[in-house]
Amino acid sequence: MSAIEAAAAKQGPPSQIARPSGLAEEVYRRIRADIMSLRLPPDTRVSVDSLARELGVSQTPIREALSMLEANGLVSKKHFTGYATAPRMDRAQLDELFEFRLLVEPHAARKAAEAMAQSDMDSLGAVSGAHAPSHDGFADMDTEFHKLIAQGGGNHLIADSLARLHIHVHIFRSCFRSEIAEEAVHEHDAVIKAIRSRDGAAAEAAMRRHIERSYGRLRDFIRD
Amino acid sequence: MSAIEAAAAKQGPPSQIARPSGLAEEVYRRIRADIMSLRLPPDTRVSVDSLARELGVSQTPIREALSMLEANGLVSKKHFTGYATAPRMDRAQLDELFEFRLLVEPHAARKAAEAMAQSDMDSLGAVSGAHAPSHDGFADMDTEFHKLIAQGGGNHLIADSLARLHIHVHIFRSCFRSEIAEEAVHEHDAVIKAIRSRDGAAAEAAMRRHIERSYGRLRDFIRD
DNA sequence: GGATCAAATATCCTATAGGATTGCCGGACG
DNA sequence: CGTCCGGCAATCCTATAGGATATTTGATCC
Repeated sequence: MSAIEAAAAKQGPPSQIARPSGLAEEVYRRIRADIMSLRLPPDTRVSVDSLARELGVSQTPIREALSMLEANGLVSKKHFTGYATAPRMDRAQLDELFEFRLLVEPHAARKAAEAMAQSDMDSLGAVSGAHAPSHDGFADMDTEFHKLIAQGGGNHLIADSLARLHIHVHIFRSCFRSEIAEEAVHEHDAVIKAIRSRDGAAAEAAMRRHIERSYGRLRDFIRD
Repeated sequence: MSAIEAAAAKQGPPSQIARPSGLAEEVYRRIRADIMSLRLPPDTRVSVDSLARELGVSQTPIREALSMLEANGLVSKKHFTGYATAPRMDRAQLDELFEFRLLVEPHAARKAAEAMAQSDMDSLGAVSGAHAPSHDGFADMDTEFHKLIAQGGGNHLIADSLARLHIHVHIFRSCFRSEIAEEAVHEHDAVIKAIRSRDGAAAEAAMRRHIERSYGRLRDFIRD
């Protein structure tokens, strides 16, 4: 028995340890994480050579990862000039993003209240805690909260769309080192409570109010 | 004839890529068109080598194009096995797709009725004509119809999401060589009429009914 | 001092060769 | 007859070299 098999057998389902999903995927996640942590700030040029040297891999997986990031709107490519991280959202983009969220996410919350699996329901209770000391801690909790609800609706398209947009919200919020909003935690709890009691209408309303409030908090940072 | 065209002609058939302005983008559109025209049917393996030889370009732009297609859900990659076009939608995916459209597209129609530019309004009248003899002609008209309305709402995120999903609808419909639905043209006209008279509520209702009917027509082809 | 043009640099884009890994096919063995 | 095992083919992944282009820099001229 190889070491990998032993580790997999020890951890149970081997779907997480044995991940031969390809090097490009790994590079993709790494660069995406660097963008989300502002290690690569918005509107910053990223060169294929530098990344290849820094990550110790060839140029090919770097190119594939950057192409996927481009398709997801996190970087842009200019011919014969190179890649650059997407510029920070302006007012118009923020408006569009929240119009979309306000349209989709309350619906997802309603469906989650009606059809969410019990296991996800338990996980949802785990992110309800008020223990979110650091900024990154709150951000991760917020990401998990919205991801669970989006997935709870059972529609992969909705979940993927919201996850893709949430990355941009995360970057925007990190740019301004936004204070941890105590209100947001309470709004989250209201949504969770409605979902746990299987009240679709209440969940939809609570989620709508949460997004509207969140929009108001973020909009203050921009004056374009 | 330019030097580039001469070199291309010397190397093989004229179906090659000759424009040196973003080769990966060009390859991306070519492969996407091949998928939409069923020249590459669903669940078909596509190899980097074959495409490189067929299009007369190197492997690198092929890889970039396939990575973008993978990010858009049109192909999938298995490690050390190769790329393959996405399998045909099953019942569950069709349900999810139309749930999403039903959620987003009527809203887009309402906003289009309220805010669409006059130039796009004129273009919208152009696709209203009953002259859609061929199957491809109707498909193009349908694509243009939904694209104009999605863009008319003024929200790029909504427009992009709907465009991405519409590709899958197009593939699904092409798979079954669906007859041209006379009803669809009438439903389109109803939406257009509501938008031209700037009646947001009527446009939203007409679009909702159109999508529901369209869903019913497509659902008949699947019995999983 | 400001503007213009040309050379230099950095980067991307392409092409080709070679190593590594997976899935498949045919034959041997129980 | 079923199962296991080893070679074969296909494919991906990496590395390197060379051509093409945009950006920058510096010198020159007005």
